[in-house]
Amino acid sequence: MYWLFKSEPNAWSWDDQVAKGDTGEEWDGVRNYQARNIMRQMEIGDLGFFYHSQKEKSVVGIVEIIAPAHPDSTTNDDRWECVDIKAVRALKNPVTLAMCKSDPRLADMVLVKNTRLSVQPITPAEWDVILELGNS
DNA sequence: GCCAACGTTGGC
DNA sequence: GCCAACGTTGGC
Repeated sequence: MYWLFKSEPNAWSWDDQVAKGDTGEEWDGVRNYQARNIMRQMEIGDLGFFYHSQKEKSVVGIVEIIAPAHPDSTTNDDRWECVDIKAVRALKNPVTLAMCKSDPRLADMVLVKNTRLSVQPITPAEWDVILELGNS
C-alpha cells in the first residue's frame, strides 16, 4: 500500500529524514486519531510520499516503512502510536500542491480534499500520477 | 497574518 | 449524548 506523510519543513524536513539514512526515524508527534488509524494499517516495506507543508507545499521524496505502528516515544499517553520510516530517494522534480490540484486524475486525493490530515493513504493510481509529474 | 476547516474538550 | 467553545493546521 501507499501513503503520504506531511511535515512542516522547519520542524522535520526531507533533508533531516535523508540524514537519518537507513536507520530511519519515528514519525512521532501525531495526535490525531484518524492519522493514527492510518498508520496502524501500514506494513514494513510499504512506500510513502514525503510532503512539505506551509511554504513549499510539495511532495519532495519517497520513504519506506521500516517498523509498524508502535507506542510513540514522545508521550506517555498510550493512545498515540507511530511508525518508523526511512528516506528512499528524492523526487527528481518536486510535485507541488498546485500541480496536484490542477490534474483531474488527482481530484480525489486526500491531500486535495482534506488538507489538514497529516498522514494519508494514496491509491496506486495516484502514486503513479505523482511519480509521472515528478519525472521520477 | 488571516481565516476556513476540522478535531477535541467540557459543560449541561 | 449533544453542542458550543476553543485550539490547531495549513493554504492563501
